[in-house]
Amino acid sequence: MRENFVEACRRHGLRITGPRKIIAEALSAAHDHPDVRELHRRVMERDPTVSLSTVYRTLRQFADIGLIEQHTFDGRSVRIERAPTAHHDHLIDTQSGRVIEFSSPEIEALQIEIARRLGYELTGHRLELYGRPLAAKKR
Amino acid sequence: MRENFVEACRRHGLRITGPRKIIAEALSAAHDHPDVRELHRRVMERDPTVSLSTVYRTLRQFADIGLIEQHTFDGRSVRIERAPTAHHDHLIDTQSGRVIEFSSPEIEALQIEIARRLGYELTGHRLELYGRPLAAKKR
DNA sequence: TTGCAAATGCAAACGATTTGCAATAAGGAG
DNA sequence: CTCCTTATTGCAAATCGTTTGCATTTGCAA
Repeated sequence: MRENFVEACRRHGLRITGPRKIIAEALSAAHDHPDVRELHRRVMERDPTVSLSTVYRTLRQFADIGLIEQHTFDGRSVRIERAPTAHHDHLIDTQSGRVIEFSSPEIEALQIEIARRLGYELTGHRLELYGRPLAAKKR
Repeated sequence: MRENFVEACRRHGLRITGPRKIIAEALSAAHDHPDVRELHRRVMERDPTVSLSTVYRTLRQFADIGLIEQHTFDGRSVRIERAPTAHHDHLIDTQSGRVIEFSSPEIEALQIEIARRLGYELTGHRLELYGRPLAAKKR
Protein backbone atom coordinates (compact mmCIF):
# COMPACT_ATOMS: atom_id res chain seq x y z
CA MET A 1 0.00 0.00 0.00
CA ARG A 2 3.01 2.30 0.53
CA GLU A 3 3.35 3.21 -3.13
CA ASN A 4 -0.32 3.46 -3.66
CA PHE A 5 -0.52 5.84 -0.72
CA VAL A 6 2.23 8.19 -1.86
CA GLU A 7 0.90 8.26 -5.36
CA ALA A 8 -2.71 8.80 -4.29
CA CYS A 9 -1.75 11.63 -1.97
CA ARG A 10 0.27 13.33 -4.69
CA ARG A 11 -2.54 12.99 -7.14
CA HIS A 12 -4.96 14.66 -4.72
CA GLY A 13 -2.60 17.33 -3.46
CA LEU A 14 -2.18 15.86 0.01
CA ARG A 15 1.21 16.34 1.62
CA ILE A 16 3.21 13.30 2.57
CA THR A 17 3.54 14.04 6.27
CA GLY A 18 5.00 12.05 9.11
CA PRO A 19 1.64 11.18 10.69
CA ARG A 20 0.15 10.21 7.36
CA LYS A 21 3.04 7.90 6.60
CA ILE A 22 2.64 6.19 9.96
CA ILE A 23 -1.08 5.83 9.59
CA ALA A 24 -0.67 4.39 6.11
CA GLU A 25 1.82 1.88 7.49
CA ALA A 26 -0.49 0.84 10.29
CA LEU A 27 -3.27 0.43 7.78
CA SER A 28 -1.30 -1.72 5.40
CA ALA A 29 -0.17 -3.85 8.30
CA ALA A 30 -3.78 -4.35 9.40
CA HIS A 31 -5.25 -7.59 8.16
CA ASP A 32 -8.46 -7.08 10.05
CA HIS A 33 -11.09 -4.34 10.43
CA PRO A 34 -10.02 -2.27 13.44
CA ASP A 35 -12.03 0.59 14.84
CA VAL A 36 -10.50 4.04 15.07
CA ARG A 37 -9.31 3.77 18.67
CA GLU A 38 -7.64 0.46 17.96
CA LEU A 39 -5.98 1.87 14.88
CA HIS A 40 -4.80 4.85 16.89
CA ARG A 41 -3.33 2.44 19.41
CA ARG A 42 -1.37 0.73 16.65
CA VAL A 43 -0.26 4.06 15.26
CA MET A 44 0.97 5.10 18.69
CA GLU A 45 3.14 2.02 18.88
CA ARG A 46 5.06 3.46 15.97
CA ASP A 47 4.87 7.09 17.06
CA PRO A 48 3.16 8.02 20.32
CA THR A 49 2.86 11.68 19.39
CA VAL A 50 0.27 11.18 16.66
CA SER A 51 -3.03 12.43 17.96
CA LEU A 52 -6.42 10.80 17.75
CA SER A 53 -7.88 13.74 15.87
CA THR A 54 -5.22 13.43 13.23
CA VAL A 55 -6.13 9.79 12.83
CA TYR A 56 -9.76 10.74 12.38
CA ARG A 57 -8.93 13.50 9.93
CA THR A 58 -6.54 11.33 7.98
CA LEU A 59 -8.97 8.44 7.76
CA ARG A 60 -11.59 10.71 6.31
CA GLN A 61 -9.15 11.94 3.70
CA PHE A 62 -7.98 8.44 2.89
CA ALA A 63 -11.57 7.41 2.45
CA ASP A 64 -12.21 10.39 0.20
CA ILE A 65 -9.38 9.45 -2.11
CA GLY A 66 -10.38 5.80 -2.06
CA LEU A 67 -7.54 4.35 -0.03
CA ILE A 68 -9.83 2.86 2.60
CA GLU A 69 -13.46 2.22 3.42
CA GLN A 70 -15.24 2.95 6.66
CA HIS A 71 -18.01 0.61 7.82
CA THR A 72 -20.37 0.73 10.77
CA PHE A 73 -21.34 -2.87 11.26
CA ASP A 74 -23.03 -2.76 14.59
CA GLY A 75 -24.38 0.75 14.71
CA ARG A 76 -21.58 1.42 17.08
CA SER A 77 -18.16 2.77 16.12
CA VAL A 78 -16.67 2.92 12.67
CA ARG A 79 -14.43 0.10 11.50
CA ILE A 80 -11.68 0.62 8.95
CA GLU A 81 -10.75 -1.49 5.96
CA ARG A 82 -8.01 -1.11 3.38
CA ALA A 83 -9.38 -0.21 -0.02
CA PRO A 84 -10.86 -3.41 -1.42
CA THR A 85 -9.48 -4.48 -4.76
CA ALA A 86 -12.75 -6.16 -5.59
CA HIS A 87 -16.18 -5.53 -4.16
CA HIS A 88 -17.29 -7.77 -1.35
CA ASP A 89 -19.64 -7.95 1.60
CA HIS A 90 -19.09 -9.05 5.19
CA LEU A 91 -20.00 -11.85 7.50
CA ILE A 92 -19.56 -10.92 11.14
CA ASP A 93 -18.78 -13.65 13.65
CA THR A 94 -21.07 -12.78 16.52
CA GLN A 95 -18.97 -14.66 19.04
CA SER A 96 -15.59 -13.15 18.25
CA GLY A 97 -16.43 -10.00 16.31
CA ARG A 98 -14.22 -11.26 13.49
CA VAL A 99 -15.13 -10.09 10.02
CA ILE A 100 -15.03 -12.39 7.02
CA GLU A 101 -15.25 -11.12 3.47
CA PHE A 102 -17.24 -12.75 0.73
CA SER A 103 -18.95 -11.88 -2.50
CA SER A 104 -21.93 -13.25 -4.32
CA PRO A 105 -22.61 -12.28 -7.91
CA GLU A 106 -26.02 -13.91 -7.66
CA ILE A 107 -27.05 -11.65 -4.81
CA GLU A 108 -25.60 -8.61 -6.55
CA ALA A 109 -27.70 -9.35 -9.60
CA LEU A 110 -30.83 -9.85 -7.54
CA GLN A 111 -30.28 -6.55 -5.79
CA ILE A 112 -30.15 -4.62 -9.04
CA GLU A 113 -33.25 -6.42 -10.22
CA ILE A 114 -35.16 -5.68 -7.01
CA ALA A 115 -34.24 -2.01 -7.06
CA ARG A 116 -35.32 -1.75 -10.67
CA ARG A 117 -38.65 -3.38 -9.92
CA LEU A 118 -39.23 -0.82 -7.18
CA GLY A 119 -38.43 1.99 -9.58
CA TYR A 120 -34.89 2.70 -8.50
CA GLU A 121 -31.43 2.67 -9.93
CA LEU A 122 -29.19 0.90 -7.44
CA THR A 123 -26.41 3.25 -6.38
CA GLY A 124 -25.05 1.26 -3.48
CA HIS A 125 -25.84 -1.39 -0.98
CA ARG A 126 -24.84 -2.90 2.29
CA LEU A 127 -25.08 -6.56 3.07
CA GLU A 128 -23.95 -7.96 6.37
CA LEU A 129 -24.45 -11.48 7.58
CA TYR A 130 -24.25 -12.29 11.26
CA GLY A 131 -23.46 -15.84 12.23
CA ARG A 132 -22.26 -18.33 14.78
CA PRO A 133 -19.50 -20.76 13.81
CA LEU A 134 -20.93 -24.24 13.29
CA ALA A 135 -17.71 -26.23 12.99
CA ALA A 136 -17.27 -26.37 16.78
CA LYS A 137 -20.19 -28.75 17.21
CA LYS A 138 -19.08 -31.46 14.84
CA ARG A 139 -15.32 -31.61 15.27
CA MET B 1 -51.08 -1.82 17.75
CA ARG B 2 -52.97 -0.62 20.81
CA GLU B 3 -54.06 -4.09 21.90
CA ASN B 4 -50.80 -5.67 21.01
CA PHE B 5 -49.04 -3.09 23.13
CA VAL B 6 -51.16 -3.54 26.26
CA GLU B 7 -50.97 -7.28 25.99
CA ALA B 8 -47.23 -7.34 25.37
CA CYS B 9 -46.54 -5.06 28.31
CA ARG B 10 -48.69 -7.18 30.60
CA ARG B 11 -46.95 -10.30 29.46
CA HIS B 12 -43.56 -8.82 30.25
CA GLY B 13 -44.51 -7.12 33.49
CA LEU B 14 -44.30 -3.59 32.16
CA ARG B 15 -46.73 -1.10 33.63
CA ILE B 16 -49.17 0.62 31.32
CA THR B 17 -48.15 4.18 32.05
CA GLY B 18 -49.22 7.47 30.54
CA PRO B 19 -45.98 8.07 28.64
CA ARG B 20 -45.92 4.51 27.34
CA LYS B 21 -49.46 4.80 26.03
CA ILE B 22 -48.62 8.01 24.22
CA ILE B 23 -45.45 6.60 22.73
CA ALA B 24 -47.30 3.50 21.56
CA GLU B 25 -49.91 5.72 19.92
CA ALA B 26 -47.29 7.80 18.16
CA LEU B 27 -45.66 4.61 16.95
CA SER B 28 -48.80 3.07 15.58
CA ALA B 29 -49.61 6.33 13.83
CA ALA B 30 -46.17 6.37 12.21
CA HIS B 31 -46.19 4.99 8.71
CA ASP B 32 -42.57 5.84 8.15
CA HIS B 33 -39.25 5.24 9.91
CA PRO B 34 -38.67 8.26 12.17
CA ASP B 35 -35.55 8.80 14.22
CA VAL B 36 -35.81 9.20 17.96
CA ARG B 37 -35.88 12.99 17.99
CA GLU B 38 -38.62 13.05 15.39
CA LEU B 39 -40.63 10.50 17.32
CA HIS B 40 -40.18 12.54 20.48
CA ARG B 41 -41.48 15.56 18.57
CA ARG B 42 -44.60 13.62 17.63
CA VAL B 43 -45.02 12.37 21.17
CA MET B 44 -44.80 15.92 22.46
CA GLU B 45 -47.64 16.96 20.20
CA ARG B 46 -49.80 14.63 22.22
CA ASP B 47 -48.22 15.36 25.60
CA PRO B 48 -45.43 17.92 25.87
CA THR B 49 -44.35 16.67 29.28
CA VAL B 50 -42.95 13.35 28.06
CA SER B 51 -39.17 13.55 28.21
CA LEU B 52 -36.66 12.49 25.62
CA SER B 53 -35.02 10.05 27.99
CA THR B 54 -38.32 8.32 28.58
CA VAL B 55 -38.71 7.94 24.85
CA TYR B 56 -35.27 6.38 24.62
CA ARG B 57 -35.92 4.07 27.55
CA THR B 58 -39.33 3.07 26.29
CA LEU B 59 -38.07 2.37 22.80
CA ARG B 60 -35.45 0.05 24.16
CA GLN B 61 -38.06 -1.81 26.16
CA PHE B 62 -40.43 -1.99 23.22
CA ALA B 63 -37.61 -3.37 21.12
CA ASP B 64 -36.82 -5.93 23.82
CA ILE B 65 -40.36 -7.24 23.86
CA GLY B 66 -40.54 -7.22 20.08
CA LEU B 67 -42.93 -4.36 19.53
CA ILE B 68 -40.53 -2.41 17.35
CA GLU B 69 -37.21 -2.63 15.59
CA GLN B 70 -34.40 -0.11 15.64
CA HIS B 71 -32.26 0.34 12.54
CA THR B 72 -29.21 2.46 11.82
CA PHE B 73 -29.27 2.86 8.09
CA ASP B 74 -26.66 5.49 7.52
CA GLY B 75 -24.36 5.07 10.47
CA ARG B 76 -26.04 8.10 11.88
CA SER B 77 -28.97 8.10 14.30
CA VAL B 78 -31.32 5.22 14.99
CA ARG B 79 -34.55 4.94 13.02
CA ILE B 80 -37.65 3.30 14.45
CA GLU B 81 -40.03 0.86 12.84
CA ARG B 82 -43.17 -0.83 14.12
CA ALA B 83 -42.66 -4.53 14.61
CA PRO B 84 -42.74 -6.07 11.17
CA THR B 85 -45.32 -8.78 10.66
CA ALA B 86 -43.11 -10.41 8.09
CA HIS B 87 -39.39 -10.12 7.60
CA HIS B 88 -38.21 -7.63 5.06
CA ASP B 89 -35.23 -5.51 4.07
CA HIS B 90 -34.98 -1.88 3.09
CA LEU B 91 -34.29 0.24 0.09
CA ILE B 92 -33.30 3.78 0.98
CA ASP B 93 -34.08 6.56 -1.45
CA THR B 94 -30.87 8.56 -1.40
CA GLN B 95 -32.58 11.73 -2.64
CA SER B 96 -35.41 11.87 -0.15
CA GLY B 97 -34.29 9.57 2.65
CA ARG B 98 -37.51 7.64 2.22
CA VAL B 99 -37.42 3.97 3.16
CA ILE B 100 -39.10 1.29 1.09
CA GLU B 101 -39.59 -2.22 2.36
CA PHE B 102 -39.11 -5.32 0.29
CA SER B 103 -38.29 -8.96 0.71
CA SER B 104 -36.55 -11.50 -1.45
CA PRO B 105 -36.75 -15.18 -0.63
CA GLU B 106 -34.05 -15.86 -3.23
CA ILE B 107 -31.58 -13.59 -1.48
CA GLU B 108 -32.52 -14.99 1.91
CA ALA B 109 -31.76 -18.48 0.69
CA LEU B 110 -28.45 -17.43 -0.81
CA GLN B 111 -27.44 -15.80 2.45
CA ILE B 112 -27.99 -18.97 4.40
CA GLU B 113 -26.07 -20.91 1.81
CA ILE B 114 -23.14 -18.47 1.82
CA ALA B 115 -22.89 -18.47 5.60
CA ARG B 116 -22.95 -22.26 5.64
CA ARG B 117 -20.21 -22.45 3.06
CA LEU B 118 -18.07 -20.17 5.24
CA GLY B 119 -18.71 -22.41 8.22
CA TYR B 120 -21.36 -20.35 9.94
CA GLU B 121 -24.94 -20.66 11.00
CA LEU B 122 -26.71 -17.51 9.91
CA THR B 123 -28.20 -15.82 12.95
CA GLY B 124 -29.13 -12.52 11.38
CA HIS B 125 -28.43 -10.22 8.52
CA ARG B 126 -28.78 -6.71 7.28
CA LEU B 127 -29.46 -5.83 3.71
CA GLU B 128 -29.88 -2.26 2.60
CA LEU B 129 -30.12 -1.03 -0.93
CA TYR B 130 -29.44 2.58 -1.78
CA GLY B 131 -30.93 3.97 -4.93
CA ARG B 132 -32.01 6.91 -7.02
CA PRO B 133 -35.53 6.97 -8.44
CA LEU B 134 -35.50 6.27 -12.14
CA ALA B 135 -39.10 7.03 -12.99
CA ALA B 136 -38.46 10.78 -13.09
CA LYS B 137 -36.49 10.51 -16.30
CA LYS B 138 -39.14 8.79 -18.40
CA ARG B 139 -42.38 10.42 -17.37
C1' DT C 1 16.75 28.84 2.15
C1' DT C 2 12.51 31.04 2.62
C1' DG C 3 7.50 31.76 2.94
C1' DC C 4 3.05 30.30 3.17
C1' DA C 5 -0.67 27.23 2.99
C1' DA C 6 -1.58 22.73 4.70
C1' DA C 7 -1.38 19.80 8.59
C1' DT C 8 -1.03 18.88 13.49
C1' DG C 9 -1.95 18.58 18.66
C1' DC C 10 -4.70 20.04 22.13
C1' DA C 11 -8.72 21.04 24.34
C1' DA C 12 -13.20 22.27 23.91
C1' DA C 13 -17.53 21.41 21.30
C1' DC C 14 -20.79 18.19 19.45
C1' DG C 15 -24.83 15.12 18.70
C1' DA C 16 -26.79 10.93 20.01
C1' DT C 17 -27.68 8.15 23.74
C1' DT C 18 -27.36 6.65 28.64
C1' DT C 19 -27.50 7.11 33.56
C1' DG C 20 -27.98 8.65 38.71
C1' DC C 21 -31.20 10.39 41.56
C1' DA C 22 -35.07 12.25 43.88
C1' DA C 23 -39.94 12.75 42.94
C1' DT C 24 -44.15 10.54 41.03
C1' DA C 25 -47.44 7.18 39.85
C1' DA C 26 -49.16 2.18 38.69
C1' DG C 27 -51.58 -1.41 40.47
C1' DG C 28 -51.90 -5.37 43.81
C1' DA C 29 -53.01 -6.10 48.83
C1' DG C 30 -55.95 -5.22 52.39
C1' DC D 1 -61.24 2.83 47.97
C1' DT D 2 -56.79 3.66 50.28
C1' DC D 3 -52.19 2.31 51.14
C1' DC D 4 -47.69 0.59 50.10
C1' DT D 5 -44.15 -1.07 47.36
C1' DT D 6 -41.71 -0.68 43.42
C1' DA D 7 -41.47 0.60 38.65
C1' DT D 8 -41.27 4.66 36.10
C1' DT D 9 -40.42 9.38 35.13
C1' DG D 10 -38.13 14.03 34.38
C1' DC D 11 -34.13 16.40 34.91
C1' DA D 12 -29.48 17.23 34.65
C1' DA D 13 -25.16 15.50 34.31
C1' DA D 14 -22.29 11.88 32.28
C1' DT D 15 -20.61 9.08 28.31
C1' DC D 16 -19.13 7.75 23.85
C1' DG D 17 -17.53 8.41 19.42
C1' DT D 18 -16.38 11.98 16.48
C1' DT D 19 -15.56 16.81 14.95
C1' DT D 20 -13.76 21.44 15.21
C1' DG D 21 -11.33 26.07 16.47
C1' DC D 22 -7.06 27.73 17.07
C1' DA D 23 -2.29 28.58 17.76
C1' DT D 24 1.83 26.16 16.37
C1' DT D 25 4.50 23.28 13.35
C1' DT D 26 5.84 21.45 8.97
C1' DG D 27 5.92 20.11 3.94
C1' DC D 28 7.48 21.63 -0.14
C1' DA D 29 7.44 24.87 -4.26
C1' DA D 30 9.96 28.68 -5.58
